[in-house]
Amino acid sequence: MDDVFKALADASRRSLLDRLHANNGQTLNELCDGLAMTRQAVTKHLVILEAANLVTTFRHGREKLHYLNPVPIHQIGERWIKKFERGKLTALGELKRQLEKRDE
Amino acid sequence: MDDVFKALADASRRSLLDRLHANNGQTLNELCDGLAMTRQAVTKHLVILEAANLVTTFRHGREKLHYLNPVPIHQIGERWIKKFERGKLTALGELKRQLEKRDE
DNA sequence: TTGACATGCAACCATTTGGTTGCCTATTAT
DNA sequence: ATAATAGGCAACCAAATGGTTGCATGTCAA
Repeated sequence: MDDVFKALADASRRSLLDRLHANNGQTLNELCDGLAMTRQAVTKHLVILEAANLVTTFRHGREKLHYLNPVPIHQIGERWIKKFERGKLTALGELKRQLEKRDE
Repeated sequence: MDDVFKALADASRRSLLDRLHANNGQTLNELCDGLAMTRQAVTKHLVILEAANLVTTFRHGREKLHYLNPVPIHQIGERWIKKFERGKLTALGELKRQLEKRDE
């Protein structure tokens, strides 16, 4: 889980996921296209995305095709984000009330 | 948005959010309690969480109370995670088919 | 078979990050 | 008034991060 959060922390990596979302199954060079980064930099990002299981690759001859794996993102939504949506927590208006309570 | 992702990338910070989720409105020292970290380290994390608007603070005398703000997390769920859930993308079984298509 | 193309590997670099220690300031309780 | 308590500030440090360049390898096409 930590891997996924770490992988998502970088804007370049999120943009790579976006690109795959728009057009799944691209090669390294296709993914590099138009980016202000070396191919090697992109490779490093993809390695991290693969390690976090956010991207799966298939070798096809001399090409490496990259596919988005939405499962980990979905899991973060389910296991983590939902937790903070439930409960609604303290509405801002209620905070003041809690503050006053501290004086009693 | 990047601030939020960056803030969530660290496990210590996520655990601070967890603690606030379990018990909202804690002071710095309360939050430090039981953690294998200096108070100053915790302060730094809280600064980052505040900057990302994930935590709001209120001064109450010499105490600083920390409150969780679930809005940015909710936004990530809405604006980002949902995007990757929709579309279902390519099921693994379909990938092979795409691979073959490359040969045509 | 030989050159071009797609990718891999490794060393190196600057900056950011997560943490520390030491000291200072403000508020509260005795 | 004074000591204890809650927190803030700043310098410093090691390790991780995001990037580079240079070269090597595997695969395809002419």
